This record gives sequence, C-alpha cells and structure tokens, in this order.
Amino acid sequence: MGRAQTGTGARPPRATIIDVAREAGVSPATVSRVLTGSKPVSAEPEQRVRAAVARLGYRPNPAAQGLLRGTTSAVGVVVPDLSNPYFAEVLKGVTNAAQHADFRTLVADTGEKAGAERDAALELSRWADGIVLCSPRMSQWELTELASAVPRLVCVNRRSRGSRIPAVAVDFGAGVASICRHLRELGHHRVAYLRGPARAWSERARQRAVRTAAGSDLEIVQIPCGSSSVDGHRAADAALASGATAVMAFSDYVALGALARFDELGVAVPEEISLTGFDDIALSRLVSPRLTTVTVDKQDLGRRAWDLFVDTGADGRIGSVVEVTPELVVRGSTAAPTGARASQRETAGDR
Amino acid sequence: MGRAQTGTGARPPRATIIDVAREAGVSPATVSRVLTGSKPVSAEPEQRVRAAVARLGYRPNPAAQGLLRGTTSAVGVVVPDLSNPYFAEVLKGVTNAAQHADFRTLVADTGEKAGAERDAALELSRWADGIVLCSPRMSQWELTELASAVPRLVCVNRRSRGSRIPAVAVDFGAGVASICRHLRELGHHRVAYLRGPARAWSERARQRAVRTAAGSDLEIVQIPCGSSSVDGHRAADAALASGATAVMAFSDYVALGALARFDELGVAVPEEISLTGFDDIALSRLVSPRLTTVTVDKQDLGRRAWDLFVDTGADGRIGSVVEVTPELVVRGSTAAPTGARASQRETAGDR
DNA sequence: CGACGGTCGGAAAAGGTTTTCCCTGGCTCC
DNA sequence: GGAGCCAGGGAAAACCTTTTCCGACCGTCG
Repeated sequence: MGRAQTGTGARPPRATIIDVAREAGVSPATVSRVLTGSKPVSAEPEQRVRAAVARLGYRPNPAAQGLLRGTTSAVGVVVPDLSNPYFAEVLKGVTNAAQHADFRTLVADTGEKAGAERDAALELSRWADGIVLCSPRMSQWELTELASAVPRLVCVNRRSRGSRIPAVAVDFGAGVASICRHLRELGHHRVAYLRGPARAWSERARQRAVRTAAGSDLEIVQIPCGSSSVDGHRAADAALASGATAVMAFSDYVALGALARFDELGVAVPEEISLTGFDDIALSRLVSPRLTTVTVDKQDLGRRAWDLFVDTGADGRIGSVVEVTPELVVRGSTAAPTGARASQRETAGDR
Repeated sequence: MGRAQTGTGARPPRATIIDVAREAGVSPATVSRVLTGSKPVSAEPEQRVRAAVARLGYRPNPAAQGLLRGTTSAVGVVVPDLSNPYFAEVLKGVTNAAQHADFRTLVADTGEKAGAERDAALELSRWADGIVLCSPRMSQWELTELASAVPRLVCVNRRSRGSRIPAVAVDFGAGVASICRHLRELGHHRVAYLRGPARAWSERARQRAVRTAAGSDLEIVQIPCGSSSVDGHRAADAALASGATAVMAFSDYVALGALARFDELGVAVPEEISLTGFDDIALSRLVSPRLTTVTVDKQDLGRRAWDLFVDTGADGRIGSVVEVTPELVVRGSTAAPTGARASQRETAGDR
C-alpha cells in the first residue's frame, strides 16, 4: 500500500538490513538475529525490528546470503526436452519437493542435443548446489567427468556401473519383461519391437530384456524406430509387414503414432494386431482403444531424485542408486491374436 | 584431469579469483580484467592468467557478481501446473530465449492454487530480475499489487485493463469467433459450449466472444465443465442431451475427454456430432478423428514473453501488450450435420 | 634532455549479510 | 554486600568480485 502503488518507475532501491537497523534503532546484527533466530533477542527490540521490516518491506538479499554461506539453496534440473511431458513431470516432482525444502529450481533445456548437456549442467551448477540430470544422452566417459566437476550430481533414468553416481531409474528391463509375459500369455508368438534411439541408455536396458524374453515360443522382431510419435507412425508399416501379431513400442508416444497409422490403414486394434506402450502418459487413457502399457510415476521419479540429492551431502557422502519398478496396466489395446491377420502368416507357414 | 577425478568426497573448496591471481602472479584486478575484458591487459600477463584459470578450473562466483551488480541474470517463471503441456511449452519458450541471452530460468509450480501464486512470485523474484507469470488465477487487485512489488512482471494469457502490466496473450475471442464461423458455415445452428473454469481470465474472454457470436442463426448452449480431460469426459453427456449438433470445448484437453466419452457411447464423430478444441496440443493430431481446433504456438508465447521481459527495463520503461491471434485448423472432427442425431431434434421440432 | 601523456597494473572500496568476538549490565550466589 | 556469570547487543570481519582511483613506467614530442 502507499507510494509504491504508483507505477512511476522510479522504483526505490531495495531496503537493506542497514536501513532496517537504522529504522529500528538497533544494529544490523540484531536484525539478522531476529530474522534468522540464530541467537535470542529480547522482546522489545524484536518488536521494533519486526515492525521496521514490515514497514520497509525488507527481504534479505539472497546474493549476499549466498556469498556468505557458500551455498545457493537451488537445484538445477537439466532435461533433454521440456515439451516432452515425461520430463515436464519429472521436473514437477523435483520442483515440488525442492519447494518444500525452501529450495529454488533452475531449469535448462538441451533441445535433445547430447553435446549441450555438459555445458548446460556446468553452467547451471554455478548457480545451484547441484544438478539433477534427466536421461542424459552423453557418453559414459563424459558423465563420469562431469560428476567430478559438479558439486552434487543425481541422474534420472541413467545408471552407470563404473562411477558411483547416485541415480533413480526405472527398471526398464522389468517393464519389458512384464509386457512380453503378458503378450505370451495372450497367445502371441511373434512380436514386433519398435526400437528407441540406439544411443539411449534406456533403450540398451530394454534390449537386454528383449533378448532375455525372446525364446522358443516368443520371437521378437526388431524394427528401428525412434522416440517420437512420428517415428512410430512411420515404423508402423514395417511392423505390419513383419507378420507380427503384436507390436511392442518403445514408449507410449511411439505407440500412439503407430496407433494413428493403424487407424489410417483400417487395421483394427486389438482385433487384428495388439499394441503396447511404455510410460503411461495421460493421453494413453484417452485414445481408443485405451493403451495397454507399463506405468511409471514420473513425479515420483523427480521426488526420489530430490531425496537422493539431499542424501548426497556436499560432504561427499554419496546417495545410492534407486530402482523403480514399473507396473503393467492392461487396457484395451491388447488381446489374444484372433487370426484375422495372423492367419495369413500361419496358413501360409503351415502349408 | 587429475586429482578431482577420484571421488574421495574431500572436494577442495572452489578456487577464488585470489587463488588465480596468486597462481598467475598478478593482482585480482588483472584477473577480473582479463575475464571480463573491461579494460585491456597486455599479452604476457593475460597468458599467465588464462593458464592459471584453466589449471585451477576457476569460474567466478555468481553470488559475488550478483551482489556487486545488483542483478541476477535470471528470470523466474511461475506456472499453475507443469504437468500441463501447455505451460511446459511456454516455459520451454522462455527458457530457450533466456538461455540465448545468458539468463538462467527459475521455475515455480503453484499446483493450480491461486492462493500460492503471489507468494511463489514474490519468493522467486528475490532470486531473479523479474517474473513471467503464466495464466495467473489471482484476482485483478492482487495482480496489480504484485506488479508493484516485483521488479519486472510479465503476464502470459492475462491482460489487465487498469494496471499497465506488460502481457502477451492469445486472442481467445478471435479463436472462439473463428470456430463459431466454421461451424455455422458447415450448417450447424445449435452448438454446445463446454465452459472452462469460471474464474479464469481466458474463460471470461471466451464468454464475450460466445455472446457476440450467438445470434439468430446460431444458438450456443452453455454447459459447465472445467479445464481437464476428465471434466470433458463428464460433461459430454450433458452436451449430447442438449440437442446440439456440434460441441465446442474449452480446450483440446477437454475435447479429448469428450471424444473418449463419445467413443464409449458409440456416438460417431463427426458424423453424429462435431467437436472442436482449443490450443492444438500434440495429441490432437494423433487421436481419431483428428481434432479440429485452433492453433497456438505456445513456445512462441514464451519467446514473446521474454522479449517483453527484456523490453521492460528495470528503468521502469514498460513493455506493451502483445496479442497473438490463433489460427483455425480444420481436421476430421467437424463436418456438416447429417441429421443422424440432429434429425431427432429437427423432426421433433418441425412437427 | 626534460616534461608530458598514455598505458598498464595494483590497492582498496563497495555491495549486503552472517557470525564471531567482545563489552556491558544485571542477576545470583556466597 | 561483593564477585562472578550469563545474556543480550554492538562492532567488525569475512564471503568474492568488480571497478574506481591512483601510481609508476615508458615512450614521444618539444
């Protein structure tokens, strides 16, 4: 209320602790003690200080505090792409947890460029007490070297065997395994897998599970694809041509692209072909048929990353590696193969 | 390379400018001059300084710089919900533009709670040179008062008549008008409008356009709904019951919810009923039928907000208000009313 | 050859806060 | 009643960088 209301632009310089001290008739030290509670102050001066603070609208200068404390009360989050709801959710998880602990969140978007990750993290780490690195695409070597240059580093969805970098990661292998089990139980024997980006750590984790799951009664056809919905749209034809009765997509996004393509082609899901995703994004519940997928609580991922961040004290104590097991949710996009299309292959093969 | 590699945890305290100066055999002033280029330094000491900087891995302490400069080189972005891809996109737009100008981005999520907006913005503004406030739900009065407490404030999707707050906003009215025109040209005369949150500024803007568009040959039935897909799912039945031949949803999200409900009920879109959204989110191109909607470049919104932020100098010069006109994209979810359902009403009405 | 100007670099202050150290005054216990 | 102790508050240092002011040195011109 009062003079500041008029937006004359001649904004008065922010009040400092010295202004408050003068106004309250005490020393700056006393003001600091009242505000931080670092040492008790008797009632009467405290009243005067509080009144002066309110009157001047004083708020301590964080730069000065940071300079003195040597800590910023901020965490940096580096993501490949904010447009991707997956990362947006993880960011939200971190931010909410951080807010709770009176920490600010800095964010950087690397635009999916692996080369930008290192610089973004390094730059952000100047302004933060540490970094949460989401699904880093950089090389293992680069990651290790980065970990030593940043005060605290926590990874999301990237575990590194050698270097001890705290991480929270989805158990992609378990997810793939549960999808494969589900499809085999439905009676599928030939599944097309729409592969993610070859360099992604999570794709490599899936590959291990795919190789384990494939066996005498389950053949898995690998189809190069990618991570976006247009990749899925593009790869759908190849999946169809492979003669598979079910398509396991790298992610929900990819699956939705494939679904759109199937729709265009008049291929019925799940009657003619089953389809699965990975991640359980919000849309997967809205398309028809609703997508069978594997569910990951992305905000929880962020929250856990924060917990790890806290655990990883600046004292060098190191957080551990947390693994989150995703859960299969069976919806409408998977069913037993009816032979509508499968029969073509089977009859052709049997004769 | 070298000792820092070993993650012993005994991280050496960060090198200061004094360490560099000692290492290079010059004064701190010279180091500063080399790094900032504020004053020329002769070749030989410059070499020594650069070598020392590289050797020690020195990076200036931003807190100290901020303290001195009185500026933080950071912008705060306050959004209602990071899970909402709309806001995530706007955030991405701001972040990318800011990164370009060597600014950091701080983010706060208010969890859709109007009461949290003020505090979040105020808190963030301590650490930033200003705030970008996305779709604030707070009252006009609160907003005006906030604008005077924050060094620079830019709004996204909220214009305020009285106070001169720079803003970039979608012209919701124009969007609604173009949808109404489209539907009328197709031959619709009775449209159900699924309303957004009553308190939202963007809903009030839409309301003005709805009232203008409604006329003798276009009746618009208002149906309370909300802003999420489950709201749309829930409100779909009422829209159907209203006897409208077309449904205009508050947003794509709402429309997708309604679409899912129509699908459950076996109501064909657009044959039996037309459906439109607003925003053109990524999914709208993936569902079937693909959604007719109005397209907004959300990242561009963020970019423009940044431009306004830059324009709004701390000198009190004030950015203007930018209006972005959305464009109609006609896809598969709208068509001329065939009478499949409409006939029920028309025959009933005509007799 | 001397004086002046220009260039380069160092010393020091400033920026706002916290915290340590110290002093003073009042209370308690002997 | 005196001495010692405790609590409360003030002065000042420290945090790290930038920038202003100033001094010194070198080169050039008169």
